[in-house]
Amino acid sequence: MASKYTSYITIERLGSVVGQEVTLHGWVYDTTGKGKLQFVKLRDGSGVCQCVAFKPNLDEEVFEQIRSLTQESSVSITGTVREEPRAPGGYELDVTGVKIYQIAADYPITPKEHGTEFLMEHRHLWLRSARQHAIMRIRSAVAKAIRDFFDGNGFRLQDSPILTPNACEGTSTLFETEYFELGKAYLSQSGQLYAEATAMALGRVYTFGPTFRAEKSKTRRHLTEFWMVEPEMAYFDLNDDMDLAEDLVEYIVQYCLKTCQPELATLGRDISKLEKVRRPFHRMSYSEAVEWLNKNNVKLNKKNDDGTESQIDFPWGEDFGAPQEEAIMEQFDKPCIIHRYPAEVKAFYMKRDPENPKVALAMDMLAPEGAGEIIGGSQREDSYDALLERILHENLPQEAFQWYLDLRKFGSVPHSGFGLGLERTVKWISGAEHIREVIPFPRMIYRIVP
RNA sequence: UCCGACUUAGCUCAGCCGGUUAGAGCAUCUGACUGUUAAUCAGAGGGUCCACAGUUCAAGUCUGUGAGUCGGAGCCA
Repeated sequence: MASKYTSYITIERLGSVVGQEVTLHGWVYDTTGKGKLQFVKLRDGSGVCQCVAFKPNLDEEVFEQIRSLTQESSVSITGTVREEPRAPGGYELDVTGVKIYQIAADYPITPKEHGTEFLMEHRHLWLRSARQHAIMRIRSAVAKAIRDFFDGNGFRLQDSPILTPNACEGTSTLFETEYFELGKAYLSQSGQLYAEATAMALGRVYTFGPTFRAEKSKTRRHLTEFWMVEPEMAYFDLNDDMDLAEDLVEYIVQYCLKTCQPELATLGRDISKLEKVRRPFHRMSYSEAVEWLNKNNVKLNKKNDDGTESQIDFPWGEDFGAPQEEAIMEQFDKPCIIHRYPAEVKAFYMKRDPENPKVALAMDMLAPEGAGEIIGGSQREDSYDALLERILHENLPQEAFQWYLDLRKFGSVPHSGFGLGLERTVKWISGAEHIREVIPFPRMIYRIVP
Protein backbone atom coordinates (compact mmCIF):
# COMPACT_ATOMS: atom_id res chain seq x y z
CA MET A 1 0.00 0.00 0.00
CA ALA A 2 1.37 3.42 -0.92
CA SER A 3 1.74 5.69 2.04
CA LYS A 4 3.56 8.92 2.74
CA TYR A 5 4.14 7.76 6.29
CA THR A 6 7.21 5.69 5.57
CA SER A 7 9.58 6.81 8.29
CA TYR A 8 10.05 3.11 9.06
CA ILE A 9 9.71 -0.01 6.98
CA THR A 10 6.80 -2.37 7.51
CA ILE A 11 6.88 -6.11 6.99
CA GLU A 12 4.48 -6.08 4.03
CA ARG A 13 7.03 -3.92 2.14
CA LEU A 14 10.11 -6.02 2.94
CA GLY A 15 10.34 -7.26 -0.66
CA SER A 16 11.48 -3.79 -1.74
CA VAL A 17 14.50 -3.66 0.58
CA VAL A 18 16.20 -7.03 0.05
CA GLY A 19 19.89 -6.83 0.91
CA GLN A 20 19.50 -3.68 3.01
CA GLU A 21 19.79 -3.31 6.77
CA VAL A 22 16.45 -2.18 8.21
CA THR A 23 14.78 -1.86 11.60
CA LEU A 24 11.38 -3.43 12.18
CA HIS A 25 9.12 -2.29 15.02
CA GLY A 26 6.65 -4.73 16.43
CA TRP A 27 5.76 -7.49 18.84
CA VAL A 28 7.16 -10.97 19.30
CA TYR A 29 4.69 -13.41 17.80
CA ASP A 30 6.53 -16.63 18.54
CA THR A 31 10.01 -17.74 19.52
CA THR A 32 11.87 -20.96 19.04
CA GLY A 33 15.51 -21.83 19.27
CA LYS A 34 18.15 -24.42 19.01
CA GLY A 35 21.06 -23.52 21.25
CA LYS A 36 23.19 -20.98 19.44
CA LEU A 37 20.45 -20.35 16.89
CA GLN A 38 17.36 -18.36 17.85
CA PHE A 39 14.27 -17.62 15.75
CA VAL A 40 11.93 -14.76 16.56
CA LYS A 41 8.73 -14.26 14.58
CA LEU A 42 8.03 -10.56 14.70
CA ARG A 43 4.63 -9.11 13.81
CA ASP A 44 4.08 -5.42 13.17
CA GLY A 45 0.41 -5.30 12.17
CA SER A 46 1.20 -5.48 8.46
CA GLY A 47 2.61 -9.01 8.55
CA VAL A 48 4.94 -11.46 10.26
CA CYS A 49 8.69 -11.74 9.63
CA GLN A 50 11.06 -14.36 10.96
CA CYS A 51 14.23 -12.90 12.48
CA VAL A 52 17.27 -15.14 12.94
CA ALA A 53 20.06 -14.65 15.47
CA PHE A 54 23.17 -16.84 15.34
CA LYS A 55 25.31 -16.55 18.45
CA PRO A 56 28.81 -16.65 16.89
CA ASN A 57 27.92 -13.73 14.60
CA LEU A 58 26.68 -11.45 17.39
CA ASP A 59 27.74 -9.64 20.52
CA GLU A 60 27.05 -11.80 23.56
CA GLU A 61 24.70 -9.10 24.89
CA VAL A 62 22.58 -8.87 21.71
CA PHE A 63 22.19 -12.64 21.54
CA GLU A 64 21.15 -12.84 25.19
CA GLN A 65 18.57 -10.09 24.61
CA ILE A 66 17.12 -12.01 21.68
CA ARG A 67 17.06 -15.16 23.81
CA SER A 68 15.20 -13.36 26.61
CA LEU A 69 12.30 -12.29 24.37
CA THR A 70 8.89 -13.68 25.28
CA GLN A 71 5.65 -13.84 23.33
CA GLU A 72 4.20 -10.33 22.72
CA SER A 73 7.26 -8.49 24.02
CA SER A 74 7.56 -5.14 22.24
CA VAL A 75 10.80 -4.73 20.38
CA SER A 76 12.65 -3.09 17.49
CA ILE A 77 14.89 -5.52 15.63
CA THR A 78 17.57 -4.41 13.19
CA GLY A 79 18.96 -6.74 10.59
CA THR A 80 19.67 -7.48 6.96
CA VAL A 81 16.75 -8.53 4.75
CA ARG A 82 17.32 -11.77 2.86
CA GLU A 83 15.16 -13.85 0.58
CA GLU A 84 14.72 -17.17 2.34
CA PRO A 85 12.41 -19.89 1.05
CA ARG A 86 12.49 -21.68 4.42
CA ALA A 87 10.94 -18.67 6.17
CA PRO A 88 7.18 -18.09 6.25
CA GLY A 89 6.50 -15.13 3.98
CA GLY A 90 9.68 -15.67 1.96
CA TYR A 91 11.84 -13.01 3.63
CA GLU A 92 14.00 -13.22 6.71
CA LEU A 93 15.91 -10.77 8.86
CA ASP A 94 19.51 -11.58 9.87
CA VAL A 95 19.64 -9.91 13.26
CA THR A 96 22.37 -7.37 13.97
CA GLY A 97 20.78 -5.37 16.77
CA VAL A 98 17.79 -5.23 19.08
CA LYS A 99 16.03 -2.66 21.24
CA ILE A 100 13.62 -3.98 23.84
CA TYR A 101 10.71 -1.78 24.92
CA GLN A 102 9.06 -4.29 27.23
CA ILE A 103 9.43 -7.95 28.10
CA ALA A 104 5.87 -9.32 28.30
CA ALA A 105 5.28 -11.87 31.05
CA ASP A 106 2.78 -14.75 30.90
CA TYR A 107 0.91 -13.81 27.73
CA PRO A 108 -2.34 -15.75 28.11
CA ILE A 109 -2.91 -16.77 24.48
CA THR A 110 -0.32 -19.39 23.64
CA PRO A 111 0.22 -20.93 20.19
CA LYS A 112 -1.83 -23.87 21.47
CA GLU A 113 -5.53 -24.52 21.29
CA HIS A 114 -8.01 -22.46 23.30
CA GLY A 115 -11.76 -22.53 23.77
CA THR A 116 -13.94 -19.69 22.53
CA GLU A 117 -15.00 -18.65 26.02
CA PHE A 118 -11.39 -18.08 27.02
CA LEU A 119 -10.61 -16.31 23.77
CA MET A 120 -13.65 -14.04 24.06
CA GLU A 121 -12.57 -13.01 27.55
CA HIS A 122 -9.24 -12.04 26.01
CA ARG A 123 -10.73 -10.50 22.89
CA HIS A 124 -8.46 -7.44 23.25
CA LEU A 125 -5.45 -9.77 22.86
CA TRP A 126 -7.06 -12.37 20.59
CA LEU A 127 -7.19 -9.73 17.83
CA ARG A 128 -3.41 -10.09 17.53
CA SER A 129 -3.53 -13.70 16.38
CA ALA A 130 -3.25 -14.59 12.70
CA ARG A 131 -6.86 -15.61 12.02
CA GLN A 132 -8.40 -12.63 13.77
CA HIS A 133 -5.88 -10.29 12.14
CA ALA A 134 -6.87 -11.63 8.72
CA ILE A 135 -10.59 -11.29 9.43
CA MET A 136 -10.19 -7.68 10.61
CA ARG A 137 -8.32 -6.79 7.44
CA ILE A 138 -11.14 -8.33 5.37
CA ARG A 139 -13.67 -6.35 7.42
CA SER A 140 -11.76 -3.19 6.61
CA ALA A 141 -11.71 -4.14 2.91
CA VAL A 142 -15.47 -4.83 2.84
CA ALA A 143 -16.17 -1.43 4.41
CA LYS A 144 -13.92 0.26 1.88
CA ALA A 145 -15.55 -1.59 -1.02
CA ILE A 146 -18.95 -0.41 0.21
CA ARG A 147 -17.88 3.23 0.41
CA ASP A 148 -16.06 3.10 -2.93
CA PHE A 149 -19.06 1.52 -4.62
CA PHE A 150 -21.53 4.15 -3.46
CA ASP A 151 -19.18 7.13 -3.76
CA GLY A 152 -18.40 6.04 -7.32
CA ASN A 153 -22.07 5.75 -8.31
CA GLY A 154 -23.33 9.21 -7.39
CA PHE A 155 -24.39 8.46 -3.83
CA ARG A 156 -23.81 10.85 -0.91
CA LEU A 157 -23.03 9.65 2.60
CA GLN A 158 -25.69 11.02 4.95
CA ASP A 159 -25.39 9.97 8.58
CA SER A 160 -28.60 9.18 10.39
CA PRO A 161 -29.11 9.75 14.11
CA ILE A 162 -28.41 7.01 16.63
CA LEU A 163 -30.62 8.49 19.35
CA THR A 164 -34.19 8.38 18.13
CA PRO A 165 -37.52 9.29 19.73
CA ASN A 166 -39.46 6.20 18.69
CA ALA A 167 -39.29 2.71 17.37
CA CYS A 168 -38.55 2.76 13.68
CA GLU A 169 -40.50 -0.28 12.62
CA GLY A 170 -42.43 -0.71 15.82
CA THR A 171 -41.67 -4.43 16.09
CA SER A 172 -38.24 -5.17 17.44
CA THR A 173 -37.11 -4.52 21.02
CA LEU A 174 -34.93 -1.43 21.45
CA PHE A 175 -32.37 -0.19 23.94
CA GLU A 176 -33.90 2.58 25.98
CA THR A 177 -32.33 5.58 27.69
CA GLU A 178 -33.40 8.80 29.43
CA TYR A 179 -33.20 11.91 27.27
CA PHE A 180 -33.15 15.03 29.48
CA GLU A 181 -36.65 16.44 29.96
CA LEU A 182 -37.92 15.02 26.68
CA GLY A 183 -38.61 11.56 28.01
CA LYS A 184 -37.31 8.31 26.61
CA ALA A 185 -34.95 7.92 23.70
CA TYR A 186 -33.99 4.74 21.89
CA LEU A 187 -30.85 3.53 20.14
CA SER A 188 -31.59 3.33 16.45
CA GLN A 189 -32.37 -0.02 14.91
CA SER A 190 -32.22 1.42 11.39
CA GLY A 191 -31.37 4.70 9.68
CA GLN A 192 -33.79 4.04 6.87
CA LEU A 193 -36.55 6.50 7.70
CA TYR A 194 -34.02 9.30 7.92
CA ALA A 195 -32.35 8.11 4.73
CA GLU A 196 -35.68 8.46 2.96
CA ALA A 197 -35.72 12.12 4.00
CA THR A 198 -32.15 12.79 2.86
CA ALA A 199 -32.81 10.92 -0.41
CA MET A 200 -35.59 13.42 -1.13
CA ALA A 201 -32.97 16.15 -0.68
CA LEU A 202 -29.97 14.57 -2.43
CA GLY A 203 -31.41 11.90 -4.72
CA ARG A 204 -29.17 8.95 -3.89
CA VAL A 205 -27.83 8.57 -0.39
CA TYR A 206 -26.47 5.94 1.94
CA THR A 207 -26.08 5.78 5.67
CA PHE A 208 -23.36 3.59 7.16
CA GLY A 209 -23.15 3.19 10.89
CA PRO A 210 -23.87 1.13 13.96
CA THR A 211 -27.34 -0.09 14.69
CA PHE A 212 -28.83 -1.67 17.80
CA ARG A 213 -31.27 -4.46 18.53
CA ALA A 214 -32.19 -5.45 22.07
CA GLU A 215 -33.60 -8.81 20.96
CA LYS A 216 -32.37 -11.67 23.10
CA SER A 217 -30.94 -13.47 20.12
CA LYS A 218 -28.50 -16.29 20.79
CA THR A 219 -27.29 -17.50 17.45
CA ARG A 220 -24.09 -17.38 15.46
CA ARG A 221 -25.50 -14.71 13.15
CA HIS A 222 -26.81 -12.13 15.63
CA LEU A 223 -25.22 -9.24 17.49
CA THR A 224 -26.95 -6.61 19.62
CA GLU A 225 -24.73 -3.93 18.06
CA PHE A 226 -23.80 -4.26 14.41
CA TRP A 227 -22.96 -2.15 11.38
CA MET A 228 -25.33 -1.69 8.51
CA VAL A 229 -25.14 0.22 5.23
CA GLU A 230 -28.47 1.51 3.97
CA PRO A 231 -28.75 3.06 0.52
CA GLU A 232 -31.93 4.92 -0.35
CA MET A 233 -32.73 6.04 -3.89
CA ALA A 234 -35.34 8.44 -5.27
CA TYR A 235 -37.09 7.21 -8.42
CA PHE A 236 -35.95 3.57 -7.92
CA ASP A 237 -38.54 0.83 -8.09
CA LEU A 238 -38.13 -2.67 -6.66
CA ASN A 239 -36.33 -3.96 -9.77
CA ASP A 240 -33.84 -1.08 -9.67
CA ASP A 241 -33.38 -1.84 -5.98
CA MET A 242 -32.60 -5.52 -6.63
CA ASP A 243 -30.22 -4.64 -9.48
CA LEU A 244 -28.32 -2.28 -7.19
CA ALA A 245 -28.13 -4.88 -4.42
CA GLU A 246 -26.67 -7.43 -6.84
CA ASP A 247 -24.13 -4.92 -8.18
CA LEU A 248 -23.04 -3.98 -4.66
CA VAL A 249 -22.58 -7.54 -3.43
CA GLU A 250 -20.74 -8.58 -6.59
CA TYR A 251 -18.45 -5.56 -6.21
CA ILE A 252 -17.69 -6.28 -2.54
CA VAL A 253 -16.82 -9.94 -3.15
CA GLN A 254 -14.69 -9.22 -6.21
CA TYR A 255 -12.89 -6.40 -4.38
CA CYS A 256 -11.99 -8.79 -1.55
CA LEU A 257 -10.75 -11.37 -4.06
CA LYS A 258 -8.58 -8.67 -5.61
CA THR A 259 -7.12 -7.21 -2.42
CA CYS A 260 -7.31 -9.89 0.29
CA GLN A 261 -5.71 -13.02 -1.19
CA PRO A 262 -3.17 -13.44 1.68
CA GLU A 263 -5.91 -13.00 4.28
CA LEU A 264 -8.24 -15.47 2.55
CA ALA A 265 -5.35 -17.94 2.34
CA THR A 266 -4.61 -17.55 6.07
CA LEU A 267 -8.25 -18.40 6.73
CA GLY A 268 -8.17 -21.38 4.38
CA ARG A 269 -11.13 -19.93 2.46
CA ASP A 270 -12.23 -21.78 -0.67
CA ILE A 271 -11.67 -19.01 -3.23
CA SER A 272 -13.50 -20.81 -6.03
CA LYS A 273 -16.80 -20.39 -4.14
CA LEU A 274 -16.31 -16.62 -4.03
CA GLU A 275 -15.24 -16.45 -7.68
CA LYS A 276 -18.71 -17.71 -8.65
CA VAL A 277 -20.34 -14.63 -7.11
CA ARG A 278 -21.05 -12.90 -10.42
CA ARG A 279 -24.22 -11.29 -11.70
CA PRO A 280 -26.89 -12.19 -12.43
CA PHE A 281 -27.83 -13.76 -9.09
CA HIS A 282 -30.84 -16.01 -8.70
CA ARG A 283 -34.26 -14.49 -8.09
CA MET A 284 -37.58 -15.98 -7.11
CA SER A 285 -40.78 -14.57 -5.72
CA TYR A 286 -42.01 -15.63 -2.30
CA SER A 287 -44.87 -17.49 -3.97
CA GLU A 288 -42.45 -19.40 -6.20
CA ALA A 289 -40.34 -20.20 -3.14
CA VAL A 290 -43.35 -21.60 -1.27
CA GLU A 291 -44.21 -23.71 -4.30
CA TRP A 292 -40.63 -24.98 -4.42
CA LEU A 293 -40.64 -25.86 -0.71
CA ASN A 294 -43.81 -27.89 -1.04
CA LYS A 295 -42.70 -29.59 -4.25
CA ASN A 296 -39.47 -30.61 -2.49
CA ASN A 297 -41.19 -31.74 0.71
CA VAL A 298 -39.61 -29.17 3.00
CA LYS A 299 -42.15 -29.26 5.80
CA LEU A 300 -42.94 -26.70 8.45
CA ASN A 301 -42.71 -27.77 12.10
CA LYS A 302 -45.91 -26.64 13.73
CA LYS A 303 -46.58 -26.78 17.47
CA ASN A 304 -50.02 -28.17 18.26
CA ASP A 305 -52.15 -26.97 21.15
CA ASP A 306 -51.35 -30.12 23.14
CA GLY A 307 -47.61 -29.41 22.91
CA THR A 308 -46.80 -32.03 20.28
CA GLU A 309 -45.26 -31.13 16.95
CA SER A 310 -46.50 -32.01 13.53
CA GLN A 311 -45.09 -31.45 10.07
CA ILE A 312 -47.27 -29.63 7.61
CA ASP A 313 -47.02 -28.27 4.08
CA PHE A 314 -45.69 -24.72 4.07
CA PRO A 315 -48.72 -22.41 4.09
CA TRP A 316 -48.69 -19.28 1.90
CA GLY A 317 -48.57 -16.24 4.22
CA GLU A 318 -46.18 -17.64 6.81
CA ASP A 319 -42.75 -15.96 7.04
CA PHE A 320 -39.69 -18.04 6.22
CA GLY A 321 -37.47 -19.17 9.07
CA ALA A 322 -33.88 -20.32 8.93
CA PRO A 323 -34.79 -23.92 7.91
CA GLN A 324 -36.73 -22.75 4.83
CA GLU A 325 -34.02 -20.31 3.75
CA GLU A 326 -31.32 -22.96 4.16
CA ALA A 327 -33.29 -25.49 2.13
CA ILE A 328 -33.79 -23.01 -0.70
CA MET A 329 -30.14 -21.94 -0.73
CA GLU A 330 -28.73 -25.49 -0.82
CA GLN A 331 -29.37 -25.61 -4.56
CA PHE A 332 -27.47 -22.36 -5.31
CA ASP A 333 -23.77 -21.45 -5.41
CA LYS A 334 -24.39 -17.71 -5.58
CA PRO A 335 -26.79 -15.38 -3.79
CA CYS A 336 -30.53 -15.50 -4.35
CA ILE A 337 -33.05 -12.69 -3.97
CA ILE A 338 -36.52 -13.58 -2.76
CA HIS A 339 -39.06 -10.86 -3.46
CA ARG A 340 -42.72 -9.96 -3.02
CA TYR A 341 -43.40 -11.31 0.45
CA PRO A 342 -46.87 -11.37 2.03
CA ALA A 343 -47.59 -7.82 3.15
CA GLU A 344 -48.81 -8.99 6.54
CA VAL A 345 -45.38 -10.24 7.66
CA LYS A 346 -43.51 -7.17 6.43
CA ALA A 347 -43.00 -3.66 7.75
CA PHE A 348 -45.62 -0.91 7.45
CA TYR A 349 -43.56 1.34 5.15
CA MET A 350 -43.25 -1.20 2.32
CA LYS A 351 -45.30 -0.53 -0.79
CA ARG A 352 -47.94 -3.04 -1.80
CA ASP A 353 -47.64 -4.58 -5.23
CA PRO A 354 -50.23 -2.82 -7.43
CA GLU A 355 -50.67 -6.11 -9.30
CA ASN A 356 -51.32 -8.09 -6.11
CA PRO A 357 -52.14 -6.13 -2.93
CA LYS A 358 -51.55 -9.23 -0.81
CA VAL A 359 -47.81 -8.92 -1.33
CA ALA A 360 -45.34 -6.16 -0.51
CA LEU A 361 -42.62 -4.96 -2.86
CA ALA A 362 -40.02 -6.35 -0.47
CA MET A 363 -36.88 -8.33 -1.11
CA ASP A 364 -34.29 -10.29 0.89
CA MET A 365 -30.94 -11.42 -0.42
CA LEU A 366 -29.72 -14.78 0.89
CA ALA A 367 -26.05 -15.69 0.57
CA PRO A 368 -24.88 -19.24 -0.21
CA GLU A 369 -22.82 -21.63 1.97
CA GLY A 370 -25.29 -21.28 4.83
CA ALA A 371 -24.50 -17.59 5.27
CA GLY A 372 -28.20 -16.66 5.23
CA GLU A 373 -29.82 -13.27 4.94
CA ILE A 374 -27.41 -10.41 4.26
CA ILE A 375 -29.83 -7.88 2.75
CA GLY A 376 -33.39 -6.82 3.44
CA GLY A 377 -35.04 -4.06 1.45
CA SER A 378 -38.11 -2.79 -0.37
CA GLN A 379 -39.78 -0.19 -2.48
CA ARG A 380 -41.31 2.26 -0.01
CA GLU A 381 -44.94 3.27 0.24
CA ASP A 382 -45.14 6.67 -1.49
CA SER A 383 -48.85 7.38 -1.12
CA TYR A 384 -49.76 9.56 1.86
CA ASP A 385 -53.13 7.92 2.37
CA ALA A 386 -51.88 4.35 2.07
CA LEU A 387 -49.00 5.02 4.49
CA LEU A 388 -51.27 6.72 7.04
CA GLU A 389 -53.65 3.79 6.85
CA ARG A 390 -50.79 1.37 7.55
CA ILE A 391 -49.57 3.47 10.51
CA LEU A 392 -53.04 3.49 12.04
CA HIS A 393 -53.55 -0.20 11.31
CA GLU A 394 -50.32 -1.06 13.18
CA ASN A 395 -51.29 1.21 16.10
CA LEU A 396 -48.19 3.34 15.62
CA PRO A 397 -48.21 6.89 17.07
CA GLN A 398 -49.21 9.09 14.16
CA GLU A 399 -47.63 12.24 15.66
CA ALA A 400 -44.20 10.66 15.83
CA PHE A 401 -44.42 9.80 12.12
CA GLN A 402 -45.74 13.17 10.96
CA TRP A 403 -42.38 14.24 9.52
CA TYR A 404 -42.18 10.89 7.73
CA LEU A 405 -45.65 11.39 6.31
CA ASP A 406 -44.58 14.87 5.16
CA LEU A 407 -42.22 13.18 2.69
CA ARG A 408 -45.37 11.83 0.97
CA LYS A 409 -47.04 15.23 1.09
CA PHE A 410 -44.41 17.43 -0.54
CA GLY A 411 -43.20 15.97 -3.81
CA SER A 412 -43.62 12.28 -3.15
CA VAL A 413 -41.83 9.99 -5.61
CA PRO A 414 -41.35 6.26 -6.01
CA HIS A 415 -38.27 5.29 -4.02
CA SER A 416 -36.51 2.23 -2.71
CA GLY A 417 -33.65 1.10 -0.53
CA PHE A 418 -32.18 -1.74 1.45
CA GLY A 419 -29.94 -2.55 4.37
CA LEU A 420 -26.84 -4.74 4.12
CA GLY A 421 -25.40 -6.19 7.31
CA LEU A 422 -21.65 -5.60 7.41
CA GLU A 423 -20.87 -8.41 9.84
CA ARG A 424 -23.00 -10.98 8.03
CA THR A 425 -21.24 -10.07 4.80
CA VAL A 426 -17.78 -10.32 6.39
CA LYS A 427 -18.76 -13.63 8.02
CA TRP A 428 -19.78 -15.04 4.66
CA ILE A 429 -16.70 -13.82 2.76
CA SER A 430 -14.20 -14.78 5.46
CA GLY A 431 -15.91 -18.11 6.19
CA ALA A 432 -15.91 -17.35 9.93
CA GLU A 433 -17.90 -19.80 12.04
CA HIS A 434 -19.44 -17.15 14.25
CA ILE A 435 -20.40 -13.51 13.78
CA ARG A 436 -18.61 -12.58 17.02
CA GLU A 437 -15.30 -13.15 15.21
CA VAL A 438 -15.89 -10.52 12.52
CA ILE A 439 -16.25 -7.38 14.68
CA PRO A 440 -13.40 -6.28 16.97
CA PHE A 441 -15.50 -6.09 20.11
CA PRO A 442 -18.79 -7.97 19.71
CA ARG A 443 -21.80 -6.99 21.78
CA MET A 444 -23.98 -9.97 22.59
CA ILE A 445 -26.73 -10.71 25.04
CA TYR A 446 -24.42 -12.10 27.73
CA ARG A 447 -21.21 -10.29 26.87
CA ILE A 448 -20.28 -6.60 26.95
CA VAL A 449 -16.65 -7.00 28.16
CA PRO A 450 -14.10 -6.33 26.81
C1' U B 1 -38.99 -16.31 26.31
C1' C B 2 -38.49 -21.74 25.05
C1' C B 3 -35.32 -26.35 24.31
C1' G B 4 -30.51 -28.68 25.02
C1' A B 5 -25.25 -29.10 26.54
C1' C B 6 -21.09 -27.93 29.47
C1' U B 7 -18.15 -26.23 34.19
C1' U B 8 -11.54 -30.77 36.95
C1' A B 9 -3.95 -27.27 36.82
C1' G B 10 -2.45 -20.87 33.36
C1' C B 11 -4.76 -23.44 28.54
C1' U B 12 -7.13 -27.93 26.10
C1' C B 13 -9.06 -32.14 28.17
C1' A B 14 -9.26 -37.51 30.48
C1' G B 15 -11.06 -39.45 35.06
C1' C B 16 -14.60 -46.63 34.30
C1' C B 17 -19.71 -49.34 38.33
C1' G B 18 -18.95 -44.16 44.11
C1' G B 19 -13.35 -46.79 46.76
C1' U B 20 -6.03 -45.46 48.66
C1' U B 21 -2.12 -39.63 47.80
C1' A B 22 -6.12 -36.14 41.45
C1' G B 23 -4.12 -37.55 35.64
C1' A B 24 -2.13 -36.28 30.49
C1' G B 25 -0.49 -32.87 26.72
C1' C B 26 0.78 -27.92 26.21
C1' A B 27 2.34 -23.41 28.81
C1' U B 28 6.00 -21.69 32.88
C1' C B 29 11.06 -22.37 35.26
C1' U B 30 16.24 -24.99 34.93
C1' G B 31 19.77 -27.54 31.64
C1' A B 32 21.41 -29.53 26.40
C1' C B 33 21.21 -28.52 21.09
C1' U B 34 23.46 -24.31 14.10
C1' G B 35 17.40 -24.16 10.57
C1' U B 36 13.03 -23.92 14.08
C1' U B 37 7.72 -23.67 11.82
C1' A B 38 2.61 -26.21 17.74
C1' A B 39 10.97 -28.09 17.66
C1' U B 40 13.11 -32.21 20.47
C1' C B 41 15.37 -34.47 24.97
C1' A B 42 16.13 -34.49 30.61
C1' G B 43 14.30 -32.42 35.23
C1' A B 44 11.10 -29.12 38.54
C1' G B 45 6.97 -26.36 40.35
C1' G B 46 1.64 -25.96 39.60
C1' G B 47 -5.47 -28.20 42.07
C1' U B 48 -11.28 -24.31 46.56
C1' C B 49 -12.66 -30.82 40.85
C1' C B 50 -18.26 -23.77 39.69
C1' A B 51 -21.20 -22.87 44.62
C1' C B 52 -24.47 -24.61 48.36
C1' A B 53 -27.36 -28.53 50.35
C1' G B 54 -28.39 -33.82 50.44
C1' U B 55 -27.69 -39.50 49.99
C1' U B 56 -23.54 -42.74 51.66
C1' C B 57 -18.78 -45.98 55.82
C1' A B 58 -16.87 -43.18 51.50
C1' A B 59 -18.65 -38.05 46.37
C1' G B 60 -14.59 -35.05 41.03
C1' U B 61 -18.24 -39.23 40.20
C1' C B 62 -25.13 -39.93 42.49
C1' U B 63 -29.61 -36.32 43.67
C1' G B 64 -31.61 -31.26 44.24
C1' U B 65 -31.16 -25.92 43.95
C1' G B 66 -28.42 -21.80 42.21
C1' A B 67 -24.62 -19.32 39.19
C1' G B 68 -21.72 -18.86 34.79
C1' U B 69 -20.79 -20.16 29.74
C1' C B 70 -22.11 -22.25 25.06
C1' G B 71 -25.42 -23.98 21.07
C1' G B 72 -30.34 -23.97 18.74
C1' A B 73 -35.47 -21.74 18.01
C1' G B 74 -38.11 -17.10 17.58
C1' C B 75 -36.76 -11.87 15.98
C1' C B 76 -33.96 -9.98 12.17
C1' A B 77 -28.86 -7.44 9.01
